[in-house]
Amino acid sequence: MTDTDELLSIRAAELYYEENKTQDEIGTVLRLTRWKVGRLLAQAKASGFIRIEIVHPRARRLSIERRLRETTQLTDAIVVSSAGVSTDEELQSRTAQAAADYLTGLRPVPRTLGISWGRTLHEVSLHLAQGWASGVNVVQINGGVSLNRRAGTAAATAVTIAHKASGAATLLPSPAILERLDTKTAIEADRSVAAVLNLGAAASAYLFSAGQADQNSALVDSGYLTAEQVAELVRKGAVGDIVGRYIDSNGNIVDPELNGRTVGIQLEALRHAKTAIAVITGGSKHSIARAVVGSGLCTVLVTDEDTALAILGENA
Amino acid sequence: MTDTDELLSIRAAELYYEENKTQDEIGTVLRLTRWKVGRLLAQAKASGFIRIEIVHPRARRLSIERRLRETTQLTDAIVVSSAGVSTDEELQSRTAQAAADYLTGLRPVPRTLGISWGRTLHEVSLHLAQGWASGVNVVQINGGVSLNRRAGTAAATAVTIAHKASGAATLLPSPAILERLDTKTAIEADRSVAAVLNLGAAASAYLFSAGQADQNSALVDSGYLTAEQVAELVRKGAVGDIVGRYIDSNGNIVDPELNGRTVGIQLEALRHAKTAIAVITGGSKHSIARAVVGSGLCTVLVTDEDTALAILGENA
DNA sequence: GGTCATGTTGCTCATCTGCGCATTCGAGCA
DNA sequence: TGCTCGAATGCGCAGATGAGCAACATGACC
Repeated sequence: MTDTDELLSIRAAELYYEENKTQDEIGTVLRLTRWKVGRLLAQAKASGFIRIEIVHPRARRLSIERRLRETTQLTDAIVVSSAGVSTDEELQSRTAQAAADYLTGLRPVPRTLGISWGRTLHEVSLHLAQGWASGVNVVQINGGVSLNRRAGTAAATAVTIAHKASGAATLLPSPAILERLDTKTAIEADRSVAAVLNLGAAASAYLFSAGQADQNSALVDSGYLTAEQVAELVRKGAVGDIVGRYIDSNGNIVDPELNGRTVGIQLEALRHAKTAIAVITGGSKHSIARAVVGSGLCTVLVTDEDTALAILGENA
Repeated sequence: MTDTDELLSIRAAELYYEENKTQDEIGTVLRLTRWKVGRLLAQAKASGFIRIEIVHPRARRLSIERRLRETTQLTDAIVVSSAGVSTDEELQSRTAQAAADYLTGLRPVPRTLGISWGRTLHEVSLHLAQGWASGVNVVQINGGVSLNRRAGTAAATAVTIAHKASGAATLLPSPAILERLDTKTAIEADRSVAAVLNLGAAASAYLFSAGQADQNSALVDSGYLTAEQVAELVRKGAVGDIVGRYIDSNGNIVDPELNGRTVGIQLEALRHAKTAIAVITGGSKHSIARAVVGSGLCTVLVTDEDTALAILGENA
């Protein structure tokens, strides 16, 4: 009996959704009353047989966003749909676009925006429209002078975001990580660096990404750390880094000594910020995303569907 | 302008389909009139941004079936959905189920059903319900005594279908292909074989599958042909076989000599039959499916979504 | 500036659809 | 057999929706 009904509900759904016939017409074809048809369709939906996807680069998953807001301390969450996405690049592009959109719509418009650097942030900067805001000053919040070609990218990211908002960019003239603690202390004490750090610590909003803890990390790529050092960090529980600082799944600093040699604002500044927007996407960043959200390092998360589900614990 | 509208239509679609809000509510949220929202949703659908799939083993693609009926000579077409299918086995099972369903609902109920043999047909026999009809006699229409363990399967298929319909099965006691023409002529002349062939030629309906022309063909597997012989047939234009007879993309016999040594009803019998149901599924059978449908070898086709689209020429 | 063609907007109305309630059906049981 | 109760069914109604239409804006061209 239930078996027959299930089959009927599929037939009804085909006629309703594919052939868009009216419930009454379907009733005539299947020799049922239109009320029965309505109930069969409701049943089909309830059983999850009907899958509706919005296939578009700008599509979002509102239901997942809502669940994220409800089950975490996030004040806002943006989850881009991964429907119809085949490559990782495409997903990154979608997420960056969403971050740019969010930033554009952000109210109040931040006077000073603190940003990190990396591939993700760079892509966000490219997706921002010219004139996305007016008079937003951008300040780097972690060491941005890298040891290779990425240097240009880091600076370009800040400059682009500022330029498109008719604002000024303030770069942090320091390496991300120094080899010796006293060098780091010295550079931090330097007026030009200290001023930027103070500006960063007082920013009205933050926009940053996260790096996964493996040999593909941007910090390894930039030459600040070796693959072995990262492996050692993983052994100590690291899941990834935020503004250059490696944290474990609870959001705690993994290696205080290394952290001491890292130049940039403290994680506490992010934790207490009114607006801290994290942009994290990709399968390799599920753990770090979970850590960031779980330990309150951001107030807003922009991410993709799969990462969001991982944070909600809905796919192992 | 159109760009903004497109984005709005996506936002509207999210609220409508994911959050199932009413168009009026969406209007309030997005500051639009409800008519505008309705138009945006219509636009989103028309642009193909909204994808509705029915995820169920018994789901069919009615729109594709209709197009098949319209653009070919088929009197009926059954196309199973491949939504949510991960393995080829699953697709074969779905198609076999659909064929069993179609056979069960076939009117008038055939008094005599001519069948071929093979993996597909066997699976159809398993999916038929006990008592799917009453008093249907089954007759094999091509050589069924194979050279190895498949023999049992071929016979079992016929017997199962007949048994479940309280009918009798008539087996064709002959190899599919003989090595010498005169042996074939002799065996065909034998009363026991001739009687079965006559019965088959007079069947009120046919149910058969098709084999692709490669080394995985059932005829190779059964030992009737070698991989080399099949390769040679392909060189001559063969795309697959129907009841043991290899045809090219126009539905013509590829090798008359080989065809002369093949035991079973002629293709003409299928072409002139009132009801000839072909069950063809899987990526490797797109060409043979196209040939069968294109050359009028069946009146009814049971297949999967991808094969159907290939026949319609909608995916290269 | 005037005129026309085109596309957009707001609206009415007929239709479609989901919800709540009364009725009926049918299995289980005395 | 007759009874009881829960589930399935049929239905009225109000809210939601799509089609068609008139008014209006827009912009091209004379």
